[in-house]
Amino acid sequence: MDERTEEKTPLNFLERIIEDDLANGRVPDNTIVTRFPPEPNGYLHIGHIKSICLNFGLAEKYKGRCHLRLDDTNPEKEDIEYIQSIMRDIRWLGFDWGKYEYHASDYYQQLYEIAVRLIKEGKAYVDNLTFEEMKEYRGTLTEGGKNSPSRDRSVEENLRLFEEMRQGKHPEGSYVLRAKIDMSSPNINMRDPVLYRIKFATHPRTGDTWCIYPMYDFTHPISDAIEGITHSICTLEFEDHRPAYDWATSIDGIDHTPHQYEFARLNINYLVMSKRRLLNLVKLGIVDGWDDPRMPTISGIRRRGYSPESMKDFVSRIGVAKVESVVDYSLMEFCVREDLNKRAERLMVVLDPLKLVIDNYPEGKVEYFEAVKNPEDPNSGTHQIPFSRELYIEKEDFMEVPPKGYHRLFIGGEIRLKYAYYITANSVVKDEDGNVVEVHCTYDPESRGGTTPDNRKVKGTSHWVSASEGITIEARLYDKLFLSEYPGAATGNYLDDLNPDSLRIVTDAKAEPEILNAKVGDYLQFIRNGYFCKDNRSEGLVFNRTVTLKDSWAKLKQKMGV
RNA sequence: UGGGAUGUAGUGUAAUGGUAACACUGCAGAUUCUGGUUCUGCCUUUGGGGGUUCGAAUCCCUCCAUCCCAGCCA
Repeated sequence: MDERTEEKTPLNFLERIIEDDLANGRVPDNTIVTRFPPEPNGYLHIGHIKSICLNFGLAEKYKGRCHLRLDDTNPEKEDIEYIQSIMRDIRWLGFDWGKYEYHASDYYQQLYEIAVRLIKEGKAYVDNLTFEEMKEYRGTLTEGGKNSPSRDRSVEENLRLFEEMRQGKHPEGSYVLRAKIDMSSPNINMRDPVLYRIKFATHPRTGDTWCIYPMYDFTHPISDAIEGITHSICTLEFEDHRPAYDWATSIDGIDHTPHQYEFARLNINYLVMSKRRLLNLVKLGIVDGWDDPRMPTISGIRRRGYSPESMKDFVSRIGVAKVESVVDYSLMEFCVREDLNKRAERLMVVLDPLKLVIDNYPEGKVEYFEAVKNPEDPNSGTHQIPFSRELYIEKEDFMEVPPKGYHRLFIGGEIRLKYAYYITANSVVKDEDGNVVEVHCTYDPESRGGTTPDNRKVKGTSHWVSASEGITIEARLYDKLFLSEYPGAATGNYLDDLNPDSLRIVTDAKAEPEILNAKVGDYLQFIRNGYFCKDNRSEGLVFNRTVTLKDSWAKLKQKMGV
């Protein structure tokens, strides 16, 4: 019995590296420091959640810290609105960077001084090749490049030109500062990478102080070094940049050496996750904005009703590795359903109302039934639901000619109205087109509360809303934005795979009065219809469908071809 | 002979020389005042070929496949 049942949760490769570094005294102060470095050129999306959870999660787990660093080195694309949304989204996930808030632009002066030093040491030079010439001199993937004529420019002239660049004496594109590394390197990133370019753009933070801006390969590693980052985690496409990263952190005078590790970014089928494509959806007006509930942005899924806990659970389930992978959308839905099932208050809401009249129930009478807020949570409490002679049920819950396996209401059939009574349908009223607009039924007073003395069973239980007491609400029924597993795979244009029915708006859904207590941020389940939340941008009673319930009847119907 | 990486069920992730497993999906059934939840069961896996070893997903060789890189983007 002395065998300890020590559950070892398997470590991912990054945790192994960290534990190994820690065990071998390779970490200053034994404190790991990570950073989340978004570029404020768009809204954060689900893919970023993986990175956020990784960086903040690792810091939490190993009692280190995680910096938030806005990687703002390209003023042309970046905006203060994005910075604010990024902060809001990280906080929503429950992470806190405390006082460790940085901006790459904080380092512009230091970066500039390092650049000057490199020039003085003959390790950087000002180049005046045009874009085209630059490309030509760079060589190709299979052939090395050749040295720019500017490579031999004197230190004095380099210094003078760089200073003139800084002073704004040269137009954009006329000069750049390049590192003198190796034009014949098989790694293109090492063929004298550009360190600085001229941009006469107003920076969201530094304004017009600068007209030269440092490039990623120069800024990022040095920012990491300045902040004392120990483990700099990024996505796979930066693997090729690691030599450039190591080059920059080895510059004389930089006394801290962070290391870069790469992991596979998160891909999910049926979703597009690139900022370019998301921006496009916003610009073209295909969606309502960055926080449209169909967007895979953090703001979007928050507005859709996803909980941060469910997303963190999702991220922990998909793991971390170096293999390019595509996660099933269904796993995300599973995670949100699992979480919301435990916490959502149940409400009866009829999305597609059909009038139901109980002929033997007294006119004008209203009685109340007690409903549990959440059967999965014994402490959730109850609320009252008004019942009356005229009710609404879902159109789907009644059929004149029921198919095989139909458990719901039909003429002569008996079902339970949840919490209330058993009813039997007797007749229907139709409009001129032959559509059923009203169902007449009788109820069994003995079945009050949903069970009968003779203990007879019914196959179906329907939710319902009192016609006189019910509240009219708007429900926005969201579905996938794209129909294809890999949007654009077939035609090359992801817009070809847009789902025309990604949003169905119902303006006359009927809800029990309890709906009036719903607040933005509450997690709700409309019984048998799915999880919903109050829209955080609308004034009135507007509810967004987060996700449907699993629906095995729909699946069965489809299989039977009904 | 450009460079860099990666190959485990349909999907994702474990197993780090000792019986290939967990979750999701899918399928079947039980329970149920949500056709939800819960529970039970089933399906399917080490890219190919060699080698080392008593024993290989794991070590070696080789082949194959896939992804990333030629922005003054990040």
